[in-house]
Amino acid sequence: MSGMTQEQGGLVYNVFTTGCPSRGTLEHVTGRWGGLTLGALHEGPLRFNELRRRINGVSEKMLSQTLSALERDGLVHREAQPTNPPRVDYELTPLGRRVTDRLLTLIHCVEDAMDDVLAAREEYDARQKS
Amino acid sequence: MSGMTQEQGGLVYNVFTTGCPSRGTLEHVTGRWGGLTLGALHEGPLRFNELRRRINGVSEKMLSQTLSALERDGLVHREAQPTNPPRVDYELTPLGRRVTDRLLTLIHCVEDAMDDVLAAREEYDARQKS
DNA sequence: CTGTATCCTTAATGATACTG
DNA sequence: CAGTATCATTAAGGATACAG
Repeated sequence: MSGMTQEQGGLVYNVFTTGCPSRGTLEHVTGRWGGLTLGALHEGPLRFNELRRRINGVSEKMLSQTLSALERDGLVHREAQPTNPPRVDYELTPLGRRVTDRLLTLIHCVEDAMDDVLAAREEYDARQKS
Repeated sequence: MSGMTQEQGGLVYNVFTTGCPSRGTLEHVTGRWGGLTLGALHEGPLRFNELRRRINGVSEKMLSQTLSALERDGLVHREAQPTNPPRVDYELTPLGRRVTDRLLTLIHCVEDAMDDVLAAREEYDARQKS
């Protein structure tokens, strides 16, 4: 398979290589809506429309698409009750929780850095004008 | 400013809110090329074309665009020698290193999970067929 | 070598309407 | 409620040429 190397009997995945499947999964996790979806589910299971309200700005279509990708990758579990009206709960799998923990650490790091980031932007923009 | 709350005298940024500037920075960090660029620079300073060769698949245009955004956010420092031919080195700032450390932890977590992810996909696809 | 500018193509997203 | 389908729009990306 492309983008992977063999090493001591185990397959080694490398996101830096085109064609490595890990690149796609990383994109699902860090994509515009993927990350926010995982973050929202970190606090506990949520229904479809609960998620929509939490993730400010996501459309039905994108949320549906995002959830499918995450479910297919084994990061999110989908539990559908066969009731009427239907009720569907989404929750993180153990694997999803591991990934999301790391993702949230990154997110919080970025949020904490924003004062510095905004200051850097002002300086950069000022330098460009001159 | 939109997307931020005030709390005990400090500004609180929240990527889950539309309009919060942290959302943009997170996208620079986790975007298709931003993450790979930061990851490549983690090992040390690199020149423009060295970066291009490292980041398999990136075009001149996207790399240039990505580097500008990261520089503006204060995550990457650009050092241009006024020689001919020109030589430009890019390296992480201390802030960029903090963010990149978290990002690489996430990336490695995803890479390590890929065997499970691929297995989950097969199961998902099999379930869809039936 | 290190980019910028342009054009063009494709992929992502959003709005809307509709189904079970 | 929980989606899917369709269409229109927009944004991202790639190829190429060229400038400093």
